[in-house]
Amino acid sequence: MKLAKTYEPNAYEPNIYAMWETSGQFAPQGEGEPYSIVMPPPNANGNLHTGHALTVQLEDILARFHRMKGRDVVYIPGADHAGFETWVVYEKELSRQGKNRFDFSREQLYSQVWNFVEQQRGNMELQLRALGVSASWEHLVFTLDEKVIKTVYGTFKKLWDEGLIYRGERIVNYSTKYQTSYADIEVDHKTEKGTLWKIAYPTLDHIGEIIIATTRPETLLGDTAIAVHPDDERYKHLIGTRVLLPIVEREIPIIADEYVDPTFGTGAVKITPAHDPNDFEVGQRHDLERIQVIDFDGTMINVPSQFLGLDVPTARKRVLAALQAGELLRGEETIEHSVGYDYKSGEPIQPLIKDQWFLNVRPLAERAKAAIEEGEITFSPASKKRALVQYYDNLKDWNLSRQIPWGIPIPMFQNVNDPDDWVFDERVDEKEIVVNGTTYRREEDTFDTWFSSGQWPFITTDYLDGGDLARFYPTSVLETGVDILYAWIARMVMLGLYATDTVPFRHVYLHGLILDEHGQKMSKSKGNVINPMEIVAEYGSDALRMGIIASRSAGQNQAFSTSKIVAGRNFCNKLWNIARYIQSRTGDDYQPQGVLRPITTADHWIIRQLNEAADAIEDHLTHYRFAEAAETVYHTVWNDVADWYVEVSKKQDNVQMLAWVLDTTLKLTHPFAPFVTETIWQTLDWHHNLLMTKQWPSDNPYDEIAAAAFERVQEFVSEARYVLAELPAGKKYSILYQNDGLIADNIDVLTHLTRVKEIRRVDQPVGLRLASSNREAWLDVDKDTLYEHQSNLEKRLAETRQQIANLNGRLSNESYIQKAPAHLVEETRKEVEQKEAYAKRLETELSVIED
RNA sequence: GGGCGCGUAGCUCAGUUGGCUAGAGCGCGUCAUUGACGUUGACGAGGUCGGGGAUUCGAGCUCCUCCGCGCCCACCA
Repeated sequence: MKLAKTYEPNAYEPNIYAMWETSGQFAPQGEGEPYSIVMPPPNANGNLHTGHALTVQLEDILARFHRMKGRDVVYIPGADHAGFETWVVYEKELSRQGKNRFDFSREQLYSQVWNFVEQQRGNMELQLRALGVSASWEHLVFTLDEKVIKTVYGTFKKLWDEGLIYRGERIVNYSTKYQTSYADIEVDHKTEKGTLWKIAYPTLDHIGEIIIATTRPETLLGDTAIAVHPDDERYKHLIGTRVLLPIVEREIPIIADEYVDPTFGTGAVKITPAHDPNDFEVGQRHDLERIQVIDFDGTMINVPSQFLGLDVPTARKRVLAALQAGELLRGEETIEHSVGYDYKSGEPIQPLIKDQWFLNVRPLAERAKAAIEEGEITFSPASKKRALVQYYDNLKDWNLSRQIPWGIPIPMFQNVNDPDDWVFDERVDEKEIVVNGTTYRREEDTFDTWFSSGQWPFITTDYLDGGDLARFYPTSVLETGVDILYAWIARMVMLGLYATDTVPFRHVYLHGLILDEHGQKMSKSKGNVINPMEIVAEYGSDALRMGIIASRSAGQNQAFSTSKIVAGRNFCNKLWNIARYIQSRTGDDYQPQGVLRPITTADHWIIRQLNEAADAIEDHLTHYRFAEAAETVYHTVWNDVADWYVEVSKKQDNVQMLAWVLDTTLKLTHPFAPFVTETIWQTLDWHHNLLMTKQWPSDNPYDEIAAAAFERVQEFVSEARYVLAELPAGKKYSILYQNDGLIADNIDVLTHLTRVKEIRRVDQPVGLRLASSNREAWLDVDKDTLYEHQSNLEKRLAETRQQIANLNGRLSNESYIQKAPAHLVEETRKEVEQKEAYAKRLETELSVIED
């Protein structure tokens, strides 16, 4: 006996992984049709969460399966510098040291963060190994690798040369806490209750006042106009006149603009071009001055001295107080409105004006949309195709600039004498460069990380350079969380098509969020985060894999379930013990023999079951039905192999078949439980190589008549067990049979499976007939037990008669006969015949008892 | 304002193009057990598939409507 009684995953997993990795088999082998998956790169200095675990385990199932199907597989791992996220962590570190970003140059900060990341790098990669991913480590790409930057610059230059990049002063989403701008998609809009204040502005050319409504009174200090709708009768006469801006006492005009909704608030809007996107546009149309009153650090500037330097909430209070004092407040109401927050920190976002680099997305979005509509990429769940198309329809220009040092520098330089003169240059390590005698100064901003990760598939495969992995582009499938459909998938499709003229992947599989056990979103603040490494430590990597994909469907948020992990662990143990048993039968010196030789009906049956399972699993995986594939594995192994075949084998020896069944079972299970299957495989004397390199099982010949005969054995066993369970407990019964070949041929097996005392031939019917499976068999019960059982028989007879009536009802329906497919009608007829025969047997049996 | 999803067994959820008696894991009940496994085995109970209507020979699945949840997108001051 080579295997311990229970499977202890921790004792084997690290060694098995090392064996795989050193074998070189994770790398593509150069034979077969390419199959490729690029891993969404986890944060290089972070820890994996359950979402990562799900991602890589789904991907690894595909990678391992397709490798076994003979494809040339590459699964490319990655590590993300996670620009903003890492920066936030590092800035906290700086403030702990009593410093901030302004104490250092960009170069200094960059190298400091690099060291900071370097210290903790590798954690994540170890964790990926613990999850068993068969990734080609030699091809790992870090998002700040030279080749990444080179490709990103190439794409940027192409965009710049083709006029799709522009620099513009726009209202951007700005985090005053982190002092960087964001893309629209990084702003988390929350609908909340707020106060709408009504404020009177005294009119200068008429006696009176005009009342505006605002939720942000502090921005009043930067107002440069009041706007009304041109057709609004209430205000028509005031258009073109002036009002006095309260507190500041500046004269501003009343203008007319279609943008104003006369039904909202008072129908008059204060215009602050520097702090509201709509006002900005109004300001452009009317050539209004832009006065910035909130600085990039979130404090007030360009305002009367009593407000100078205040933060926004304080300024708001003071402004309201000043208005109150001036008796200019005309009431307030509570309204629901949308407020923007930083998606990461939850801090409020300020709309501020900033010069930024923008990508004109329209041409890219149109092309991506067309490709998706034409089905060049398929989606699981399919509904996301439409969602993505709609997203492209509404997409606005993309702000690529970030004011954080931890990222890829934007390779642009500005003429020191002409602010509008910019040149592209990759010498980003130099603060100033000279081009044609003119000095240019470096842009200090870095790229939005999605701009570089949006190019990930063709970067990692070296497609543009025609590198070794270029044949793997476009990749076969991209698996990630549904939450980054827009941020990442949408960008990859746009940039992939733009840079390579082909879609970056053929299929997108999106999983939903993993919620905690109670269906709540996991978050650090709630303290309900599940650490996948703890699950691996407690239950094993395979258990996590089986448990986490069970009953999980594409795109749906679903709760984490420990009971499913436990089920996964128990499954591994079951497999382990199947192996233990079979090894005890094969002995140590078993040698595999050439052609498979099924002898018993069970042999033929199990070949058929495993053939069918292999086909079903393949079909499920081809359609990305992971949970169903895993369920097929689970039940084939547990029910067919363990509960039936192994049990029968205890009475019908066929060592060659047992060894083959074990081999095949391990192969079918391997993508879903790689560690335990490989561990077992390595203990089998008749194998001298890795399970992960074996071919997926192909169909083996078997005899259908024999397989069907075994099914009749199963039916009989089931009935015997069912009836025996109803009989008084604690008593051993015997099965008696009369002239029944199936029973006569399987006496040992049947005795074992039904756990009866014995099975004996009789001449006369006696006792309780096992009528359901249509065998000439009886249980030797005494008269009292027999009468007790009578009511059960009657109940079953009544049920059967009801079923027959239902079926006959269907058959007597003319429309059913005419319209339903012929085979269904035929099946219904057959079913009626069977039920009637069964009812007849029950009746006979009852009449015997009554006699 | 626009869009998407969910509601199926006590719990967590599957259910592919409409077609045998609607499934799984866990939980629950009864029983069993020495040629692997108690992380076991056998048997069972438990569902008017959120309500109502429509289409169809046939609906958990299609359509309409209502109820209850959740999510995404969007610059309403």
